[in-house]
Amino acid sequence: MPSPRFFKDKICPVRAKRERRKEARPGELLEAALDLFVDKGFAATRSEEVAARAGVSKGTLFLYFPSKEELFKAVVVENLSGRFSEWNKEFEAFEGSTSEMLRYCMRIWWERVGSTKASGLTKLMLSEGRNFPELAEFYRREVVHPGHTLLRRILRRGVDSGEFAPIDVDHAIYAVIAPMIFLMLWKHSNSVCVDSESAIDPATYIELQAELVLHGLQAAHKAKT
Amino acid sequence: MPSPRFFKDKICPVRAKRERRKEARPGELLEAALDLFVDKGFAATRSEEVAARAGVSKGTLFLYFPSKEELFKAVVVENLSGRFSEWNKEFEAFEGSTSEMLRYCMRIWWERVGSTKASGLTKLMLSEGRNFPELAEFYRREVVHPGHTLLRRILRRGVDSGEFAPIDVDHAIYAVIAPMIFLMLWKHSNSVCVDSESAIDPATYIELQAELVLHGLQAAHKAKT
Amino acid sequence: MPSPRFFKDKICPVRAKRERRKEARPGELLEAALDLFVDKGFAATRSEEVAARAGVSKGTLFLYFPSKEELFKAVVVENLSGRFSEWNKEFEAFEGSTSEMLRYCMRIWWERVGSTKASGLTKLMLSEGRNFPELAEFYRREVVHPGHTLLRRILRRGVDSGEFAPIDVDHAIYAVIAPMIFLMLWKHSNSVCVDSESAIDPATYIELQAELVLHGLQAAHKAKT
Amino acid sequence: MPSPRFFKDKICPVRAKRERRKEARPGELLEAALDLFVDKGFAATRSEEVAARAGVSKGTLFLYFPSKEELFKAVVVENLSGRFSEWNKEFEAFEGSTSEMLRYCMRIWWERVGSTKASGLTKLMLSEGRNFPELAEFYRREVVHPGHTLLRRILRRGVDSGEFAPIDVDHAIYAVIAPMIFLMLWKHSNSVCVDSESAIDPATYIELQAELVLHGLQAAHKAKT
DNA sequence: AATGAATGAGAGTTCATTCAT
DNA sequence: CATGAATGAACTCTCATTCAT
Repeated sequence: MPSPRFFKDKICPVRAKRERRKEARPGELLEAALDLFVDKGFAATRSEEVAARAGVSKGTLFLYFPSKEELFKAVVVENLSGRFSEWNKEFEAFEGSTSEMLRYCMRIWWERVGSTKASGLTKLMLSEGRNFPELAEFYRREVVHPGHTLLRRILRRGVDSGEFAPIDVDHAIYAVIAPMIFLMLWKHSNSVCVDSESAIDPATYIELQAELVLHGLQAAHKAKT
Repeated sequence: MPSPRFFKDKICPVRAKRERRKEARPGELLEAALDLFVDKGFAATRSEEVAARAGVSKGTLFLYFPSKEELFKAVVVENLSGRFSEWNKEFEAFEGSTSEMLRYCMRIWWERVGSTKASGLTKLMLSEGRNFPELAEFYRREVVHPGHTLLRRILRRGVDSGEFAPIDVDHAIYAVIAPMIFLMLWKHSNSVCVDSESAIDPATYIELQAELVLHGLQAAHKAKT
Repeated sequence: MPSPRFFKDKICPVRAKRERRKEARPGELLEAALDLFVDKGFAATRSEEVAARAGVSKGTLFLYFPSKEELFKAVVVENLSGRFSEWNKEFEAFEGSTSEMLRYCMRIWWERVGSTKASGLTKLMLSEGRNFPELAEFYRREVVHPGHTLLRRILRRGVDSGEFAPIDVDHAIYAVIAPMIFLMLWKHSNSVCVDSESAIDPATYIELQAELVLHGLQAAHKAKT
Repeated sequence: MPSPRFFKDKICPVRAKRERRKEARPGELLEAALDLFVDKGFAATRSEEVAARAGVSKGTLFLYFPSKEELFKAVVVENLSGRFSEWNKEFEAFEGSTSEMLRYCMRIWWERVGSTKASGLTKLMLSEGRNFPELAEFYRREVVHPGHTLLRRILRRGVDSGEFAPIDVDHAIYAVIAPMIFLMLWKHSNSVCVDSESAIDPATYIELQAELVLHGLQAAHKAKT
């Protein structure tokens, strides 16, 4: 007697033990969702699969998150936007030259975000944002905007201190962001635009780009003086 | 959850009824498909919508293309892979230094592909390739591979002529491709990772990156000599 | 540039030459339709395929027959019902014992119908009749009824002449028909209910069944006398 | 042309809304499917209709069976192939002459299969097998082959015991099967090849054919001795 | 709180039939 | 007359979400 979904791609709970701690549920769901969203994209991830990977039933997922979109937002908050206050503090407390600050910023971005699954969320928004305008708007508000604000603050610090040239900060932001976005895409799309293996070493790439940007920011300064 | 459907434009054929345009149809369909695929992605584009935008009914689309996947492949051939033979010839006939050749290559890539809708196909493959393995394979075979081959030929020319350092050509390819891929993503995802408008001027960016790459290729050379 | 149906199962006209005689068209269509209906069934036969096999276009088919159902009816008339008047005459003119007549009847039925493609129409009606009530009704009226009438006449002749027992003619009809229907099914469904090849020789089977039936009709007679 | 759809009964679920009947569902669906497949054939039965007759929605059907074809296979297993093991045992335990065994075999075949809806599946395969090769292959493997094997065993028993002539058992099988197939078609196609009602009494027909077959099997024996 | 059976709108694809040429 | 491009209703199957248990 065939039970439901007997013949389909097996979706079976991962957690064997009954050790489900109630409080841990949302976290487990968020983790499962992150994995799957990053792996398959938003539209292509089935909510049942998220639930199964978290070791709960479909119904439970909707108990904690009212919809797939809200689940996604929660994943974004958990992995990206929720961490800005910590980062902001870190940079407010930073002592040292703004050049070091920027270098440090790019380096730890790679360590804490770029090299983790969380960076897949950015790739996901780039890919599917158009099809889910509400998510795109949320992401812009909660991630893009705070991120830009943080960077803008750093750059302005450098300009104000005379370390950087008096550039248009809003434009300069992209010189910093571009290589990071590129790296993420590289990481999450290997199979499509790469023929041979490992043509880029991310850490080296980041250092290089940091130098390049700083060179630019300072060169501009010197040129003007 | 409001499905992607929710936001879609209303679907209504544009043209008069039962107009016979056998010659023109495939082209019109391919154009409509390109527009929609680039705008919404492969999965989120409904075939009926493609048909409607081309001014025909759902059935007519399947008269010309046996499936959505084949339609996509045809779009790729029409806009990307079908043009490699022309490009290859152009570069075989190129006279001048390899540096000029590479600079020219990046420049016209932006003019003829990067700045057009066709570049959206690359973004699409980066986004959805994992969910449509057959399309990904097709794209790799028909676009990525020929593209890499063309670039590899150019780089090798420079190495052989002594103009470039004797670098690992297969790796160097990515130094050229990376900024182009980034630009495309930039272009097709404006709304997601950009706060203010047009912070990057593509043409300038390309020139800059070209210089950067050439500098690297030559610097390496000089360092060794 | 893909032309219509380029990728699909090729359906291409059979007749190469331009020797299409206008008057012959309907006949060619009927022949093609008979072939395909018998081979694939009514529902599963595509009208375009019928047209192609007859060497004309889809449109032409509908010029001669207003619908697929009417085409089928025409095929039935051409191959079965239209031939009853001839058969009736033949039997009216028959001289000899009714036993010989019946034997002859079954034998030539096999030769002229059972062993030809036309018998596939009967199998088709048995199979799909329920799904096409109008066709079933037509077939009953035009084929089953005349056939039964002819047989009834023969049987009654035997009863009247005292050659057969005074049986219920209406029931006895089925003793004659049953083996013929079975043979047809045998012929048209080999692949499904037969494991090894050619387990039945139709001609022999018919003779045998004829003897059996006659034996029964006469035995009943003798038993009563 | 009025398509088959035209004649279909209106589709409306019977049961109350959202009733949970996990245990009972598969059985109810199989029964509904059997009814409809037998009534309309495989191709002409719409899955939504099967669901509706079982009192559930379209989606629920696909919760239990992954496709229409798998549903059909399950119906075949449930009603035919799944019962062979029981039948095989019954015949292994049979005590008595092989003649009695064969007579018994044909008789209970009629009682348990021929006279039930299940026999419609055989008619269906005869009709539509060509259009659904995978189903035909399944049916051959799961029903035709085991059935032939069972019969072959019985016949060989008779030959080995000297009760039957040393005939070619593989051919003789068809002498037994033929009348059963005919009866099934008769039953499921009444409206098409029958003018008046109930001209055949199945039980009597089976007994008659059994005698006929046994007569043949034994006569051949005597003739040789 | 948790489950998972049930729902139903919606997607890709087919094909009898129409009708402009 | 003949063509074949075009139509659109119908079909199978999917999956986010609901809700009885």
